[in-house]
Amino acid sequence: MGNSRRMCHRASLSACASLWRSIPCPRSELRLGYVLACGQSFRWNEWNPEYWTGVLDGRVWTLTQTDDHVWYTVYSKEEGASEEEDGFLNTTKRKRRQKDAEEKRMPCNPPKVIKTEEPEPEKEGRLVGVRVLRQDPTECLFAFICTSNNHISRITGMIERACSSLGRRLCQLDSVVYYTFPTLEALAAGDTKAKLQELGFGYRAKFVTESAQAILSEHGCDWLESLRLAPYEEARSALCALPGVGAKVADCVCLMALDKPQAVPVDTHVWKIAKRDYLPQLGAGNKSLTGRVYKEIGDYFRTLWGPYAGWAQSVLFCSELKKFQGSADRKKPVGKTEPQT
DNA sequence: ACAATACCTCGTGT
DNA sequence: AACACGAGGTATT
Repeated sequence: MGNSRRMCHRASLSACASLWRSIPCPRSELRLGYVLACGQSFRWNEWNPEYWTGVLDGRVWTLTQTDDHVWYTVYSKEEGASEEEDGFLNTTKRKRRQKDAEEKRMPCNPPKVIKTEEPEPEKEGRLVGVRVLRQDPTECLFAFICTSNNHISRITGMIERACSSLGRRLCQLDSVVYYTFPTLEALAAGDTKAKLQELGFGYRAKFVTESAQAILSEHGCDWLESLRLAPYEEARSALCALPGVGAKVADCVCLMALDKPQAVPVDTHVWKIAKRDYLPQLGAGNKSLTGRVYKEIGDYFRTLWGPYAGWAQSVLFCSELKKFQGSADRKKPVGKTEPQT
């Protein structure tokens, strides 16, 4: 096929300075490692230390940061890659889209938005720089449908395989091939359920395809994005009507894709923390995480932390996850791969 | 409303 | 080497 010049992950600001642009943003406002590798999204990888690469708005990006700037670079699509909808975008629209992507859709909240409150987790002095991503609603919804009764390492693999199988190829950097996240149409296709099952989705394959089909047939392809303008409770209950979407997944999508900073996803980690540190009475009688308890925890954090409770929850979760992963790392034996002769 | 169970899969740990 | 266990839950009884 076409002359595919081999591209590499860019991992140096100084080597090709003209390829990089920056946004003023101190580390105290945003730490890429906390935001991109704490279970909010599953498709960013730190292939080189401090350089994070992922797909955003149909392009491959690498991000890094210095003390007071976030730096980004965008890779061109490889020759011969199908241009799909780009075909009918005129130049103006295309430029606007590019500008929009670069300036407004960086994977962080506008740093100033969140200055108002001083939630408790921030006072503890650790995990400064956790932010909530503003993700694409489709990717966010279907990624989190995959998280139920699952663990992160498997979730990551599932999503990666789904993108390879159902997404559009963008380019290859070193040995890594990048794809877009599958469209609603691709997820709703007739043979998708079987494909996903082969890719190890288990019973979630059914949730994915049926949710995609329900959205397209009952609402339309722009519906998810339109929920950004709906009130929190309305968006939440609408999402909960989809197969495979319960309170927790709905709150994840509300918080991380639909501009609902008051949404507080209560997962096992947050539930554990809530019982241990905030609402010990919930632990008595080993009650399970019922709908009532779920709401009680969310309401408690909302009164404690105000309208950005969801962000504070992300800080909690990130801290718990770091601890969890840290202890797992310590337990992992080092260097037992090859017995020596 | 609440509790109990099954559910795909696949590291780990026993 | 077989087997149980649980992982950022949800749907069904």
